[in-house]
Amino acid sequence: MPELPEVETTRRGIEPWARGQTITGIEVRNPSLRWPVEAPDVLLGQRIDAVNRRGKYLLFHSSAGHLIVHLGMSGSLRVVSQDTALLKHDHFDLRLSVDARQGAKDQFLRLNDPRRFGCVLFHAGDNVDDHWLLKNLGVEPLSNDFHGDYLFARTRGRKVAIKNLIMDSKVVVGVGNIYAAEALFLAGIRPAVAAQRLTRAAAENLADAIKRVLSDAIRQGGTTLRDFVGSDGKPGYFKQRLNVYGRENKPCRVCECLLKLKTIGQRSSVYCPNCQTGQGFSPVV
DNA sequence: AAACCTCCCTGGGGGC
DNA sequence: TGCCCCCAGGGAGGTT
Repeated sequence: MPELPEVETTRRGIEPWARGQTITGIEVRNPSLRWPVEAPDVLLGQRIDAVNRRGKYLLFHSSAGHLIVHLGMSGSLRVVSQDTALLKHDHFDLRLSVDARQGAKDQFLRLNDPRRFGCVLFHAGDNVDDHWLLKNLGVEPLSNDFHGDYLFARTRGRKVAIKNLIMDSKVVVGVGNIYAAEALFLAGIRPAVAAQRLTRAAAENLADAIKRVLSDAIRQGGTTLRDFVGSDGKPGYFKQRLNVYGRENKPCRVCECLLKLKTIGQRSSVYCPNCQTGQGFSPVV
């Protein structure tokens, strides 16, 4: 389930290798992802200048345009060689070469996505942020634009559950179901509480918790970077120590009372009824 | 505008 | 053991 930390870990694994390489081939084995795959021939011969991330979108920049890749919920990218056997659900390849280097073998950036919720789209304009998928996105959670004051302001007048609000990509990008639940636990806030009921202090705690849980996960992801390049296995997504997600009816790691499960906005949400009082006091974990 | 619902897809797990 | 059903997930797009 790639959330922002997994996408960033993927980016860091691929970027140093892909930057400066030339696209020498495009293979679309299954064009029916979330939207029909867009990978026009104008990309052939183009050099990849950089690999960036916006929310959960990976952006491959070239002077001819930008390739926008989303991993959906089951997607992964890996770097393989010519003779690497195809796996089921290997839908898309970008063939890359360090052309001039003697004896260099072409390699492939290969997208695997069993559930096909991901996408590969192309943006021809100069500024990829103008793309319809990106232009309305909210702030990056790990940037200086995201802080308690910003979150507090965005919660004013909003009756929606705070968990839904922090998962709203128009407010802040990259916070999925797992990290939303974990951040609310760290901040001591009940997931179903109306966003507008948060105090400024609670919003401060929550913004800090979101930054903490995401950056901790990225830090752990760093240990598996080697798995993204030169491996024919799946990227080894790190195992986060989860406090609440998937732990309903198990004892809270802080107070040992049983964690509760509640469906909020069609998403399962686990919380500790004792630690998460809605007041925003942080349990020490 | 905000809130709420539906849909896309497949693999994995639980129940029988 | 095998089958069926249900669930998980991001996020666009529709409806209220």
